[in-house]
Amino acid sequence: MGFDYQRAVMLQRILSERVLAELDSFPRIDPSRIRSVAGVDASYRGGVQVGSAVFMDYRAKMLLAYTCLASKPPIPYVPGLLAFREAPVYIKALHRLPAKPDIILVDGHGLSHPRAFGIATHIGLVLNTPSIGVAKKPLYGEVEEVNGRKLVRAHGRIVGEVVETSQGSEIYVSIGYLIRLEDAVEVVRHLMEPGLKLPLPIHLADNYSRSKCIKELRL
DNA sequence: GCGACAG
DNA sequence: ATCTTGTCGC
Repeated sequence: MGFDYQRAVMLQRILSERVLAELDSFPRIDPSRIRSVAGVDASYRGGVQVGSAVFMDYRAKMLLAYTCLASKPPIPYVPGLLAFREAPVYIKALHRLPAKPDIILVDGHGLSHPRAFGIATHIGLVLNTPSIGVAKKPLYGEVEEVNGRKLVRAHGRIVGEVVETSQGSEIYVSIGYLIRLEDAVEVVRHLMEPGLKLPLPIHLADNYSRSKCIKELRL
């Protein structure tokens, strides 16, 4: 019933090496070509996790579909290894969507992680899809102010940015996979709503996994 | 040894 | 993340 911490850490190191090598060649994204976006989140009830994914029209910011499923958490929560606990259920939920999203927003960090392999990066790599990490609290990296922007430096690169919410609080946006920081921040800003701390897709995924899905799954 | 530590 | 009532404040 245990899991191999050292192996998990080793895997993150090996895979992050590949990602960091590709980092500078991640393509720029033309915002006018983004059609859809997905958001994922999870909640827990009685030792069972409920993962949900929402699928939205990017420009209209309209909900097109959502999925959710209950599952037994593979491992307990361990800081730095969140992906080994939550990525599997997210990936299953994403596969149940009617179409593959152009970009995936994940509740957590991407490259602003101790080994440059947070859950957003993990999911992006597995699905070979552009992904963005959006976290409510900092995890790793130093914040430096540049031209009034709070950039996050980790592993010698600028991998994230602290973005202010309409309510004055802050969220931590980071590169997941196959996307540049400037584009990631633009996407997140586009999807933020007045009064909401998190961008719409993650906010909705959070809501569904905590309320509607739990009822539908009779938990 | 001590404190920190996404969700 | 989750366990949890009333209460302070806009």
